[in-house]
Amino acid sequence: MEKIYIPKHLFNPDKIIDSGQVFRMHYERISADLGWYYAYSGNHAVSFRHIRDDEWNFYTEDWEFWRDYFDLNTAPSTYSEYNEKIRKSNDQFLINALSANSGVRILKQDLWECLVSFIISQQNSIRKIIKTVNGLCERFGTPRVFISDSVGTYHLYYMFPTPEQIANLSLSELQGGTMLGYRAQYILKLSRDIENGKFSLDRLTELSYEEAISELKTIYGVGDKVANCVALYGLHLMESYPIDTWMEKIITQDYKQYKDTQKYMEYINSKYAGFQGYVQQLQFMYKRQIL
DNA sequence: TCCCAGGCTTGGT
DNA sequence: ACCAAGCATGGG
Repeated sequence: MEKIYIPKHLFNPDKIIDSGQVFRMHYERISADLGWYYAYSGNHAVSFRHIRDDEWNFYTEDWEFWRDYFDLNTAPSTYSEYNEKIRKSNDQFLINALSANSGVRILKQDLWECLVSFIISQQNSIRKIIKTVNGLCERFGTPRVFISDSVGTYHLYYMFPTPEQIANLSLSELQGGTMLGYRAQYILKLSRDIENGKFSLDRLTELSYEEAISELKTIYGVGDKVANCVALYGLHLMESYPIDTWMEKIITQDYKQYKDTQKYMEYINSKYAGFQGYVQQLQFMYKRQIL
């Protein structure tokens, strides 16, 4: 068991679950004030719960992974500084977005799972993305157990299918009953390219933001939006700023003064340099909340 | 029945 | 360089 101490305004799992950046994390409520959080990423699993005030208990075999996953190696003061800059920004939409969503953090997910998940996310709804990603794990991933509490309970989960496990399927096997639709061919080709060495996931982790985006966009089925999501949630390149349909609505409805996307991005990149991804995350969540 | 969903590829100007 | 059509599939 691992104990950490961090206030809810700097770490709020409920907000993270609602953030749209993750599709295999959920809360299991037991009673009014008792419940467990579960999260899975790649072949890793964790359960954790809020004890009191700032205290949290985590159960996992891979604490190193999960501490990094929840961005807990980043000093708490870092998010405090982001929030302070936002509150002093004169950007009322963003300030409102922050007060509605304090405690959300930018995760560092398993890169392979993140890449496949956001290929699935295109032209799709978050509810269906969650069903599809979890369905892929149950159908093609390897089952495993981990000890999920202090009395040694074994908890079953499915690891995310590896590139090898997917590469060995036919297109119809991968497409059948998975709700992947036309995205199945993207995922199959990528799995096979990784298996035969034509594409390297490891190399991605050594690249700058610009290099990572252009490398990701060489993947069949990955464009600017998915590349930015993977750069942000898989590579933790905080200058990433994914623009999807919600962000387009924000730009035209809530930031009209910037006329076009390019002028708007100049504003974002200059005012929030180094944490654009966090700003985007808050805006994205808030726009969906006020609908 | 029509429209949309954390878009991308393709083929036309 | 820009633009529209087509794309699988489930849900409103």
